[in-house]
Amino acid sequence: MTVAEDLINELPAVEVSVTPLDKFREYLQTRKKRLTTEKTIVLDEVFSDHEHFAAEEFVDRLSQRKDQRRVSRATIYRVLNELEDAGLLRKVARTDGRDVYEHDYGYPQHDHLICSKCKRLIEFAAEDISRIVEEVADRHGFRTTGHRLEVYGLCAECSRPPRRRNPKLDLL
Amino acid sequence: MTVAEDLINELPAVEVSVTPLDKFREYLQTRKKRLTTEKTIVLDEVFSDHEHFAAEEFVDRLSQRKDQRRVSRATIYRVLNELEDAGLLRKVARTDGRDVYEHDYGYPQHDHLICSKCKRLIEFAAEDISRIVEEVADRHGFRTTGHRLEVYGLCAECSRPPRRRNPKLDLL
DNA sequence: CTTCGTGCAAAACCTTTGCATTAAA
DNA sequence: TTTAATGCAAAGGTTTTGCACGAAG
Repeated sequence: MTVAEDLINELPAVEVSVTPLDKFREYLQTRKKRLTTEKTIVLDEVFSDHEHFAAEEFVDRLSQRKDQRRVSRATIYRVLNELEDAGLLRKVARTDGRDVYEHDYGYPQHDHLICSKCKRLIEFAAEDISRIVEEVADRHGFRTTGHRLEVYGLCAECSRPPRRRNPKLDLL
Repeated sequence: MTVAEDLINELPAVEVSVTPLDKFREYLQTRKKRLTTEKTIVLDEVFSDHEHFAAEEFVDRLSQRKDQRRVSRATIYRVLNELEDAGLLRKVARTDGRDVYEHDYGYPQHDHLICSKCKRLIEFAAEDISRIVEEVADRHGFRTTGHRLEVYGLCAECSRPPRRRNPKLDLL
């Protein structure tokens, strides 16, 4: 085994130094698309923090600005589509009539528990699910590119009964 | 084992004689809602055949009619929501910006393979998935009411390479 | 310079709603 | 006769698009 192979085997299955920006650049280059200021602003905003978000939240945040970092609604939607295409984002749900995105870079496959009451999204990793999905797909000659599993119900907090003060009342 | 128990074990887990109309009637009565001609027309159309459909398809089909069986767009949407509420329909996906419904009565839990090319929906039953979902939910103190699993990719037909005539060309 | 991207405003869509009218129960 | 339901048209909301202008390669 060479030193290089040895190194590769030691590393976790994540490409350490390739940032979202790097990946986006690569995507853009292969399509003769350009890396503009606006795209950079949206990218920064997307990967600065927000786990889950809807396009309109970015519109609120970015298209109101008075300074040089303003981006229009149309461009936000266009860039978001590009980022999805580039594999940096994916749609995970639809809440209140809006598509909800999440980061899809360097993330292991995972799915969501969606609380019907507080709308919270709880992530969980389930390799078992992916395995079963592949088995089923194989059986149908279906070539998968990915999946989305949404589990509906009430989160722990929202399903906890109120009135913890007087335990006896819980019997009613 | 009694004769009754024996019979139950033989029967499939479906309530045989309760029709969608019966179930809808029951739902309506408990809410002081009315069973109108329009609701009946939509119900008939929904359960006459169509496995998967979007609301707009029904609009095309029902709101164009010149006879007595015409139903307006608004009513179609309202009835569809009622049927979902009543547990007779459920949304299973979103295609081309439209919510896709399917029958949800007497059906065992199942999920879908969705072909990105031809948009076909292929159903599959996977008890394993439901089991894993419950395990995960339990671990998070999450109380589930259901789930939706969409698997994306290409169906057998759409992923079959074209040009079967000249096998040698396939090597290109 | 040439081509791609941005902003704006308007359009497209699906879905919901207010209101006057009609029809169940 | 009381109250819910329908149809219409319009509104609501998100997402997309045509076009003229501006910027990147």
